[in-house]
Amino acid sequence: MDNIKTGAHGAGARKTNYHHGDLRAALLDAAEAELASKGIEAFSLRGVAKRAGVSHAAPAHHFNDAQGLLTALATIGFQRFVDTQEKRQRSAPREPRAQLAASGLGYVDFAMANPALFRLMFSSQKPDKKDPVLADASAAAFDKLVKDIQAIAHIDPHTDPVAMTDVMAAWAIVHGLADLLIAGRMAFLQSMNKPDREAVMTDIILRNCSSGPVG
Amino acid sequence: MDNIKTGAHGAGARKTNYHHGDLRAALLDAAEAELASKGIEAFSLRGVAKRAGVSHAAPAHHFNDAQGLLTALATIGFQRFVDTQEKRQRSAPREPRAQLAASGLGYVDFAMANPALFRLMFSSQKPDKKDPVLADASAAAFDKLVKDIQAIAHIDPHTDPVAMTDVMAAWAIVHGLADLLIAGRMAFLQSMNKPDREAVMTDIILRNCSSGPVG
DNA sequence: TTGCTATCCTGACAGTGACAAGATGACAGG
DNA sequence: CCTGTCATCTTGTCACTGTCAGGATAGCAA
Repeated sequence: MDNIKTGAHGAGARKTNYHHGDLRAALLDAAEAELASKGIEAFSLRGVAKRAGVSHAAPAHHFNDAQGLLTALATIGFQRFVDTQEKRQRSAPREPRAQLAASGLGYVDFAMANPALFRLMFSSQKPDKKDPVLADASAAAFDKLVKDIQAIAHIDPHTDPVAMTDVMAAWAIVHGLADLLIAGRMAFLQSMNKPDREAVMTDIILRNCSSGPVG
Repeated sequence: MDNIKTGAHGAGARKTNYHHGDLRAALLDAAEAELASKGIEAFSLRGVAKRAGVSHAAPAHHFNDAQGLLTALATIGFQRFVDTQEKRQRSAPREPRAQLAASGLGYVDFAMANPALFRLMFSSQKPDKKDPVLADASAAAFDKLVKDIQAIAHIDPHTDPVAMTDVMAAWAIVHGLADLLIAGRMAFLQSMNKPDREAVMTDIILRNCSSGPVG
């Protein structure tokens, strides 16, 4: 394991059908494509194998079963999830509240760009949440939110219930927005253009911070 | 259709295997039980038929296919969903903000009591959202939220963007809380006893109303 | 009694995930 | 160069799924 050659698989690496070269990474890519096109409820392990141009039983040698594959995919999802938020934050004012808003907009960005993957990460029972690698990745995403709030409240939410309540509120807001948007249930927001929508969402996110030096 | 004898099916109504008497309602009950025990991702139409003590092809005569059954079940879910919220509101102070909070707590109550059904209603692609009966039921649930906000803002959110923003915020908050709670991702809230948890959630819900006569 | 029809069953089909067993090729030791 | 070893991948099979076709049953009206 851990032989993920960082996406450099594919053309040039294999000559025959056997010993693909980097089938594990290819399967993860194929699984993501399968997830994006079929949705999580019509996801098929055999479809993934077909996408990777490999027999239906090949994935079992790299991931034990479908749960193993989806657990690995969810792990990658959480890493990219945090990346999307941080990328948003880098192009935002270096001010705690603006940073929190940017993180929240990144949260929604990720969900809208990868709705099925988002559902796999947050709403599905298929990934093994007790898998240590996945648990670490999702915990890292949560820790990031905690730190964003801490930067505003100047108190560690882990020790201050009021600050932790802010964390819960901020999380619930952005998660609710994301989940309802990808469900197509927020016509009011979806009918707006992106800048307006983000302005409204920023407003909604920031009204939730009860503590800290409110401007 | 429409021959739902309001749950009075079962013992006493049938004598042979044929002409169950109220198989449609029995199948809906069985489907809900199947959903609650297996979860939405392991839901099986044949399992529903087995629960109802009927052949695997019997459901097709009352609901065309699995989507038909799940659409009907989601419709019932939305009706009970609104009922749960209104029940909460009846035992709450007759004051707009308290009523909104009660509605939100009912929202979360329903999700925690029927997690798989909640997911079917909000996160699943299986029900046919274009089905007019289901669309009406889910629209009624949304209208209820709109009216709860209208009672606070004294403005119709349909004509006032600021009030509609309050609707989006309130919805996102309670939906995010509900979804994250049934996903088991809010350890902070789940570790609390029910009164404390509801106090925190009430606080979170009510800090979102920007408009109206704030006390 | 004779149809008629809604209701329910049996049987079959392709598709699914998981498992067993065989085929292939890379690679190390002689 | 040859041989054995082993991870990798394939083929074949199983039980299970949803859907469809066709047959069986019973209520009911004429």
